[in-house]
Amino acid sequence: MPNCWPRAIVHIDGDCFFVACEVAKNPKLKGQPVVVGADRGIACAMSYEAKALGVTRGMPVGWIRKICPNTIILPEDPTSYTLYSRRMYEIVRRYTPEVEEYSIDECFADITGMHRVLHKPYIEIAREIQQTLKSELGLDFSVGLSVNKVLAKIASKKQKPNGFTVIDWPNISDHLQTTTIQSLWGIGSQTARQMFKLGIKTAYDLASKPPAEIFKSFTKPHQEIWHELQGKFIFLLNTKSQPNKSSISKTKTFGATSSDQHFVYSALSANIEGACSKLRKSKLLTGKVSIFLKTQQFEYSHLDFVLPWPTTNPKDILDICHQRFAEVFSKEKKYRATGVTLSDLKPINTETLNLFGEAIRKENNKIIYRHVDLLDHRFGANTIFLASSLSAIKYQKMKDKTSSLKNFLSNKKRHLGLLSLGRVN
DNA sequence: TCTGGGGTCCTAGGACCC
DNA sequence: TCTGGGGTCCTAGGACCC
Repeated sequence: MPNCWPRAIVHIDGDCFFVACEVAKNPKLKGQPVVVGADRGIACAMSYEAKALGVTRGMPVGWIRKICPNTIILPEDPTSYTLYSRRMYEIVRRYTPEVEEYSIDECFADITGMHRVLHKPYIEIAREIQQTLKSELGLDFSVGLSVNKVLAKIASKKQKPNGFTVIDWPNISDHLQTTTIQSLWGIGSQTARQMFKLGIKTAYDLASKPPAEIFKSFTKPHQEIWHELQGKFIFLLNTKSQPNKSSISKTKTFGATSSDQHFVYSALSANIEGACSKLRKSKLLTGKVSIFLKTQQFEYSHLDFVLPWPTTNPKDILDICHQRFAEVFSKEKKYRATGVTLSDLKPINTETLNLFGEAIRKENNKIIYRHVDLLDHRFGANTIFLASSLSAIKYQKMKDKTSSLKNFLSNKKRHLGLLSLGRVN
């Protein structure tokens, strides 16, 4: 008998993860149409009951309220989801050290060879992982077992929720025939359209193309998918528990569009402060900044710049934004969102100091921000912020109050006096 | 009439993911 | 009814160098 398992890769995928966490926290929600995303204004997760009523991912909450008024719409609770997520990884790691934390609700596990260690076949190991997750976390996971990541991902999608699917050598092609091309991991709408034109409608159609045609028509990512559909193991697992980040971003959509330069700038300022706070939490410095404004029509204007020195201080970034804001802002336009992405990140201890005077100034700022972070940790985000972020933060607090009185009442956050650390632009 | 040929590094932007 | 937020990777093309 040929070796059916050159590799044994498990894909584990939380079913409606955010909603499942909410139900685990509050069992009364079980069996009800529940949507998470009240704070973002769109559905980012929904229960099967809500799906059955026609709620889809990305649907605006206003719309959901209209078409299915009985739906329970909750704000996100990232802290809880992260805790459940960590417990999920911890459980999976009991079965193998080779675990890739792919996203908050998904992971890959390479259990190759573990049948000898655990004295049971791969299928039983995968089943046991699923059962342990269910019994210890109270959450459903769909599990797929196959010989590489692409096929394991296809497997876990086959039956949901609480599915368990094995794709081993002999039945690869059967499964590919019932997998549409647009549902393949790594094939988006653009590529799916291109493949349709070539007569490729299923994963099986793609896998059946001769290599010469694949190399002529497609670039590396799709060639690799093609190889994996043949059963080859191409995509390695990234098993670092804390992968190095290459960027940190923060964006926020306003409640209503605005042409007010002060308001738009202050929204940007608040995002920059938020991104810098994340930066300090990760003990990183940024060297490059990219900001954008997004208009009502979803057009973007970008401004990118390199910082004179690596920093975690929002003021260093805002000084440049303030000088150059006119390059991206137009009074004629209405804006709906701003955002910032920090890149060229390096660990904080490799900071090189420029001039002696500069070093001293930065030391002072470090002390200030150490205390800002402590206060934020104690009293919640935005306890202290730059005066330039004031309008946006005031606006956000007002929106929070009016959108959910209940939330507001339960919000016992103490607001301290504002500390002005910069100019009001 | 014809304007080398590489290599490397960087960046903008597209595509995709959850 | 009206469209979120946070990421990664790849490619093409320009700049620069020998």
